Amino acid sequence: MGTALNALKLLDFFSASRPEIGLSQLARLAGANKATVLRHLRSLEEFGLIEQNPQTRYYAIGPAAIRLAALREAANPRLDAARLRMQTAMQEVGESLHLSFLEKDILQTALVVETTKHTVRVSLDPTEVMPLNATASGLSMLCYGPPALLNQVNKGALQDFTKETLTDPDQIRAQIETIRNRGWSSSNGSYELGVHGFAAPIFGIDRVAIGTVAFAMPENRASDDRVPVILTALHTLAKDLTAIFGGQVPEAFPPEFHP
Amino acid sequence: MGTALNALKLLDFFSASRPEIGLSQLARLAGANKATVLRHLRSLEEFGLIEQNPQTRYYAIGPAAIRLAALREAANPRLDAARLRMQTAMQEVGESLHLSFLEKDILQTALVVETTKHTVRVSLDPTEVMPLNATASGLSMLCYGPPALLNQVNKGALQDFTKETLTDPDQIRAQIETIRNRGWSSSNGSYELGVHGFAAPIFGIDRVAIGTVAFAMPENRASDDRVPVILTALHTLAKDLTAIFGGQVPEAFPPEFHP
DNA sequence: TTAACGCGGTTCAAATAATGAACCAACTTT
DNA sequence: AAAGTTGGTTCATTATTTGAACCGCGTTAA
Repeated sequence: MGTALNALKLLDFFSASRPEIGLSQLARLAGANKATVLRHLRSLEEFGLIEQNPQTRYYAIGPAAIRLAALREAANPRLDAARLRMQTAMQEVGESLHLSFLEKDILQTALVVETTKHTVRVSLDPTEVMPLNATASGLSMLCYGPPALLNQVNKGALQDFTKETLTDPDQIRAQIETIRNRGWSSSNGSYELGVHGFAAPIFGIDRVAIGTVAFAMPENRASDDRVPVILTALHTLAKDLTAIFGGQVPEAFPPEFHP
Repeated sequence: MGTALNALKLLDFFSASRPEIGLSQLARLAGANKATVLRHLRSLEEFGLIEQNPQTRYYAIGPAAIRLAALREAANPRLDAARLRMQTAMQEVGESLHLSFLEKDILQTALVVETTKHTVRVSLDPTEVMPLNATASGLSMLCYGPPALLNQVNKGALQDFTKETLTDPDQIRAQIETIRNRGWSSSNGSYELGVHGFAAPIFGIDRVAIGTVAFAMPENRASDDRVPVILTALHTLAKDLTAIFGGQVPEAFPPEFHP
């Protein structure tokens, strides 16, 4: 129910790895009739959210996406402020970091600031979705975000990325408990081997996490002597970003991060 | 005809100057029933293209816009290449420049590169739409873009911005003829007083302009001795951008720009 | 204090628009 | 040349969208 929504959902089949889709293929992916898909594509195309390559006749995301994104940013320059704050944090710590927000029930990367201090760096696709069970950000969100997120864990539909990935619901719940005491979360190779992450929540007005901010680095640079520096930077960063996005840190949240 | 399209069209009522809209106001703007508008907004909200401020209950463009824009950029990094090319042009000439594309029948700014060489600079809103009759870019597009654009001129629905703005269809058509001989267009205070612009077309595969690139500067820096530098930079820039966007320059296009 | 008005949001019969099986024509592959 | 693609079209059937009236709430005016 909701023709407009069904049309929009077609856009979700496009991804960085599948940027162009043909009519029949899209109909197959969406499990819908070709005629229906075609009409939806035409509507989206008329608005500019879809464009068709006249040579290949394949469809792709259109220019209106850029226009709308610019509009949102113009209306709401919080992301710019966040970028600036994250850049100073990057200067302090010397590692890449990324900011993610909860959209519906997925954690979507919104901003990536790459380190300029090291040539070996973690390079993140800004299009990427953070799996809740396999990243420091995801665990942080499970701990401080809407409780309903835990249903995904309980249902056990957790994807496996590396041999380190947490997929056992009990293990994850245990992990969440330690995070609740510490305030910060970490992951070591659970999404990508050799990558170490440290994350903290960003809270909304209702003191529920709306997003996360995380440092990501090659594991050899996550040595014990670096961790305190990372954690203190992460703590003030999380507080500042919470403020930028108009949120409030819960009373119970640790006033400092300790290893 | 096209529920999805009608829903999407609601997004067009949002702008940099009107970033938030209430339900009743939007219904009024769209000339539609409140119930209809509400259901459309709900669909857009579920997809994430709209979000509602829970305090004020106003609606605004949602986070999915960012996601889709990132997707398009990931699939199609031509804009990045264009940005780089424009940055070198900015270094050469020392003035701000902007890139616009024709979307349907409006000329939409896609990229702005501001000069780092002067503290007095023309600062352009990247959300802005270039009026066809009042900017160098617009005139260039009228000259080299789809002939159907001239209908807007002939209909005479041309907005007036300053005392220099061209609104007489005959004057505009004359101006277009001189542009066709020179290849480049200019404007002096016709959109904003004191701002001088120089524009050239970017062509598509069918040798029809799909966009424009333009330098914009305070009029005192558009002195006669600077114009040749600007024009030669503009010419190679237009050629290069045409190549980046996969287009072809028409045979008849001037091989050089002269004052 | 009351009345009028605006707001966001809901309801349900009536009207309209979406749907999908079958079909084309043009290409590729077998 | 036959079988399977592809993108796209058609039209009777179907199901969704539509909008006038309505609700409850908060603000403003009398």
